Amino acid sequence: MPPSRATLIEVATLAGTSKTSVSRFFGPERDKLSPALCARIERAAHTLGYRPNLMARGLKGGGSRLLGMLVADIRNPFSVALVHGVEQAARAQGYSLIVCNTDNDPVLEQTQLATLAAYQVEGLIINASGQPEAPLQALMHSGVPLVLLDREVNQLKADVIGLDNAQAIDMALEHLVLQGYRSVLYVSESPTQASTRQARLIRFEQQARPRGLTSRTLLLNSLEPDAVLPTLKAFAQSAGPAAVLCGNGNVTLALARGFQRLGLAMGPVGLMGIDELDWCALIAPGITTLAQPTDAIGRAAVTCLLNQLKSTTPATVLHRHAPRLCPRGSTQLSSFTPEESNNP
Amino acid sequence: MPPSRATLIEVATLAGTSKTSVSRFFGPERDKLSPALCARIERAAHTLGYRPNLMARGLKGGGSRLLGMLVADIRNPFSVALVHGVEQAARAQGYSLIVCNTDNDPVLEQTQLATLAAYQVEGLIINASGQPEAPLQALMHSGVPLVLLDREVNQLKADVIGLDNAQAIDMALEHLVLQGYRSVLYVSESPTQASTRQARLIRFEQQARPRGLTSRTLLLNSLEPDAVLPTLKAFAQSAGPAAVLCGNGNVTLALARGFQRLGLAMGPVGLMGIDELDWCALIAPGITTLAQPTDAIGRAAVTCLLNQLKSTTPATVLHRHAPRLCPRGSTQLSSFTPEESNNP
DNA sequence: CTGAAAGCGCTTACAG
DNA sequence: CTGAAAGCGCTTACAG
Repeated sequence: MPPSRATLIEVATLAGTSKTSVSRFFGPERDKLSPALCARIERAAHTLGYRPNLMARGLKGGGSRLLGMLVADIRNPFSVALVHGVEQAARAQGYSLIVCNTDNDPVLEQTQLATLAAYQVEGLIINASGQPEAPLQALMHSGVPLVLLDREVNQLKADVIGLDNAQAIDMALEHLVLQGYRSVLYVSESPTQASTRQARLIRFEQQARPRGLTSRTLLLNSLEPDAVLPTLKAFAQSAGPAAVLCGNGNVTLALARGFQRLGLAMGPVGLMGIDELDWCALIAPGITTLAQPTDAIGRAAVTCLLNQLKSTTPATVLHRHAPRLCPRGSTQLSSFTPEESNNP
Repeated sequence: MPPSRATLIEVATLAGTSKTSVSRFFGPERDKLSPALCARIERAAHTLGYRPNLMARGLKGGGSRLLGMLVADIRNPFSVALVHGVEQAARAQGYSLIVCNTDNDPVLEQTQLATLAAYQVEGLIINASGQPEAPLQALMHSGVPLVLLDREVNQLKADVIGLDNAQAIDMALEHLVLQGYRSVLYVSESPTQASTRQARLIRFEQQARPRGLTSRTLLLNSLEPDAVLPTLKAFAQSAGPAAVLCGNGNVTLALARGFQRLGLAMGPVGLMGIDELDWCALIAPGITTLAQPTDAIGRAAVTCLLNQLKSTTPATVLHRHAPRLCPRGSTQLSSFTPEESNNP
């Protein structure tokens, strides 16, 4: 009993009908078939183990039922969480997902984009690693629906779905002020290529002072612990209660290492990060984070894309999602330590 | 300038030649074309921004150039690392990868398998979540090359690529003995569905006693910290230097939480895990692990698959890979703590 | 409700 | 070295 290799014709023959009817049976026009015919086709298809060849269907107007997703760094838990959300939402709508990783390499990104296009994906969800304006512009121009995930691309007039970065920074600052910190060091990876990093950095620089905070900024070219040590050391000795705010999960990891290297106690020197990770609740006394609603963001991206595809009664899609504060011991000045503060 | 939408015919027309020649230009028979013709086609294709439609090629004998990968749990860093290795290797060979996640759900697994088949993948790399014998048997029977990754499937006579589980357990036990531990608690998720878990568990039960260790075993149905607390508490009070060995990364996380809840010091009570994670070096005094060579495993899987596809001079492929020991403070009985013991 | 026919974009014998 | 033709497995007007 061959599984997927039976063909439309074989089913038609066995069922004593035409290709057309069998095709209809597996498409949206099944209701135009008489119950009797349906039953015959059903049986024939079943005994043959027939499954439509989606590549053939895609070729002839039926649509490939494929969505493409480009991910900047698949080994980043945040990206994986997005992939997971997108994949679930896509499947729920009858689409499959082909995911291409670019390892943050703009050259590879171009290649992967071309590959995705070559497979005739019906839509694209792009978490850009560089600024692939030209290829994306070309794709849009050729009619491929497209949404940007988490990161914008210069000049590209497309929907962007992701965290509300301004709100995230505001929430972080507010939390730190409330906890009694008076000076904040913001640490970010190099913001050159990633719009998200820029947005957070800029907002930080705008908002820190108005809230009465002394602010400093550290831009990292490397995530090696050594890269943060000098600045962190100096900062920890600065006057007044001081806290470090990390621009994303990678940075939080680098700084947790830094704290450890220097033997700094978290809390007395505050530590807070954007992105929630497995181990943030684990490292004593728990690292305070801003969790991103990755599933919601992924779902929104798919909805947004499908809106473009169907172009009927576009559902409203939330573009800027609010983070969720997970307060823990690392932003408590007092030495009181909860036994294990998980999420609130 | 439409990017991918130009067709073979348009290129042929512009170049003043036939479809056949253009097709040859983009296939393996390019050398059968005169330099002059090549040049013309090259130019035409370039100005049109032509890229072959891979779905059409796949339809007609050319091969889809697609590999399918089924992953049991895409949010598990270990699985992601495998995906990463597989994707790289596939790309290096000119294949693209379509990844389907099953979230450890055997029902979803069947669906995803069907989807993969429907897209005419040329080969399948399966990290099974259940025991999808029947569908896999059918696929193999219908000629789709297939390799199993990390986990076996009952009765299925296919190549399995993954960790050398016996060696891993042996290495762990040897390390623990050397460090002076005398009794070991092995903790595993429920081994019912996953061959890997079974293999490790069985090996542990065989090898612990011969090495002079008192052994105990704990099977987890839940990864909630509460699930481990009673056993862990009792075990920690047992006579003689005692260590916990975790069957995979999830379990290591659960136990690290358990240690924290109970206020147990790592080292005096040993903790060791299979699978290396970001934070293992971070949690003081560092958790000793056995790192899996995920890239090598991924590459091996692709090589193995492609061997089947090409069936020419099959390269030798390593099926059982050795882990790498990352010794840290969590398996040091003496209270001496290195400042941050990363990998050796 | 059902089917014959044309065609999607490509590849591959088969001739020249 | 080059091309005309048939066909991959499907869908979709167009007729009946």
